[in-house]
This record gives sequence, structure tokens and C-alpha cells, in this order.
Amino acid sequence: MRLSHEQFRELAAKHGLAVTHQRQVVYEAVIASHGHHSPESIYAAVRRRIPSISLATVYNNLRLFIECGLLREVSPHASTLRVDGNLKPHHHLVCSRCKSVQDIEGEFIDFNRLSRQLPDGFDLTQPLIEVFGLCRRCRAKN
Amino acid sequence: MRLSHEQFRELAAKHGLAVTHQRQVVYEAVIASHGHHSPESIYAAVRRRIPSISLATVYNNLRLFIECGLLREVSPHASTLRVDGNLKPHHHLVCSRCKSVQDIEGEFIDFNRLSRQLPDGFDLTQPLIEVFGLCRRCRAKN
DNA sequence: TTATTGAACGATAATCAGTATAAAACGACC
DNA sequence: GGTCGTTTTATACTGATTATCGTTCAATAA
Ligand SMILES: [Mn+2]
Ligand SMILES: [Mn+2]
Ligand SMILES: [Zn+2]
Ligand SMILES: [Zn+2]
Repeated sequence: MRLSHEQFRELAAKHGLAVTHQRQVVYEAVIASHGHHSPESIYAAVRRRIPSISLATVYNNLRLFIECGLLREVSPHASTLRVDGNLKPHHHLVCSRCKSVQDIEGEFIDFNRLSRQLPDGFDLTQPLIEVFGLCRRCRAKN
Repeated sequence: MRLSHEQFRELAAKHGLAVTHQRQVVYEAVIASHGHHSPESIYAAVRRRIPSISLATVYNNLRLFIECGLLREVSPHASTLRVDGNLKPHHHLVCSRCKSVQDIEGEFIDFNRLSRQLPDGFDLTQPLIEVFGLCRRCRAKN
């Protein structure tokens, strides 16, 4: 995908990150995945383009991207790291059973009420909300 | 604490769990802790009463309690399991930086709007919400 | 009360995700 | 080409959790 190719070069420049082939490919794999994937699964995807890449490099760069804000970390209740390439403000719907994550839109938070309940000093400038329930599949199993 | 002593026997009976000394003490340690503690720290507490207890027993029983609904699992973004003995419906405020968890009360969710955004089949009968931000301490560090 | 038996426990090995380390490769610059 | 700081790779390591298995316990039937 050419789009994320250019996108990465811009983001890297903005954050003072060197553009390497490995970084480029890792980033593109996350963006192309359109979901909330684990380092393992990103690694699998990246290896198709760079068979010699090391798992450590994938981990290192995912961490780096998260620290710089190129990616968002999403690991609610899950036992392993998940990353999200979608930086537009949005919330998540998480299945308590299988830990799957779906995006959810909409203004369903009353921030006035919420602020009143906040302990002193808690900073909510970029609130992320995760709503837990049962996904369709797990509900069917019951 | 006598209260949780009786409480556990009732809960165990209701869920068909055998009442053992170890289970009793593990459960009481969680309830007495009044927070969101790790298996390690529960283990430390329990050892003061049963020095010979195995870490595996603590893990096994915490898992069991969570599965039966005697405890609530709370491990958002944190790398290790946290348990919550407070089963009253309540939500959590989580620090994105240090992963600390605080309880938060209040009706700040507009469930009408939220329901409209839910994907088909998603079950929200017992919604748990986790709101991410920066706790006071981490904000101070900045 | 005692014997029986499946469940639970304890010790420890194994697993698995993630991190640390150090040597090799890279790449910008001279 | 030689130098130097950065990145990648290979691999060793850590820490949390789970699996295994022999031993012990607790419910209950005789
Ligand atoms: Mn998302
Ligand atoms: Mn709580
Ligand atoms: Zn599910
Ligand atoms: Zn914090």
C-alpha cells in the first residue's frame, strides 16, 4: 500500500526516527492489518517481505512506534500486546470472554458527570474508553 | 475478618466449590486487601497464615474464583493479573502510564447512545467501563 | 469411626511473551 | 576506503503463568 509508505516517511521525519527498510515494512504491516494484532502476527506478516527479520526487531520497533505515538497500544485484559494503527480518537468494545477488540464510535460519555467523579489530579485530556461485554460469538456459545 | 469467612462459605456452596483451608484464606486475603492486587502480592499475604502454601495453589484458586464469578478480573493493559474482590457494579479509572487502577462511581455513560453504536449481537448486560488517563503522580512527572 | 476415592495441594519443570546483550551490518560522512 | 553512531540480528535471559505428577486431604458411604 503506497499510502502508508508515504505516511510512514512523514511520521518518521516528524518524530526524528530514521527510516529503515524494516521499520517501513513493520509499520505498513500494522496499517494493512486493519485490526488489533499481536507482535507475533505482525512478525508473521513482515516475514513474507523480509524473511530474515528478527522477532526482536519487530518488538523493538512496535515499542518505539507506540512511544512516539505512531501506534496506539491496545491490550485490555489480553495476555499479550496488541497494537492499533488507527489514531483517530475512538473507543473499544472488548469481549470479556475471548478478549477480542472492536472499534466503537459515538459520543456516549457524559464528560461533565465523569469529571465530577474524577479523583483530584487525574488527567483525562485524551480519554480512551473500553467497554466490556460479550461478543456475538461468545454469547452464542454461552 | 469473620465477615468474609462466612461470605466465602456461602459463595462456595452456591457455586459447588469445596471449602478448603487454602481457598478460604486466599479469598479472605483478596477481600481484606481492598484493592486490585497481583497473585504475587496475594501469595505474600496468604503465606503469613499458611507458610507452606504453593504459589500454584494461589494461581489456581484465583483463576477458579474468577471463572465462578467470586472475583472480578482487572488487568487492563497491565502485564500481570489483577483481581478485584468488589463485585458491586463499578467502573475503573486506569493510568495509561503506570497502569494503576482506581474505582470510579457514577452514571456517566449514555446507554441509549451506546446501544445504538453496538455491533449486532454484542451483549452489554453487565457493562464494565474502563476509562484511561493519567494519574496524578504520572501527570506530575510528565 | 474408618475406609474409600476423587479432588485439591505442593514441588517443580515447562512454556511463553517479552527484554537484554553483544556482535555484525549498515549508512552517513569525511 | 576508514570512522563512528545507529540499527539489526542472534541468542541468552527473565518473570509470569501453566502443566505435571506424586502426595495429601476431605466428603461420604459402610
Ligand atoms: Mn481500534
Ligand atoms: Mn475495583
Ligand atoms: Zn468473545
Ligand atoms: Zn500513573
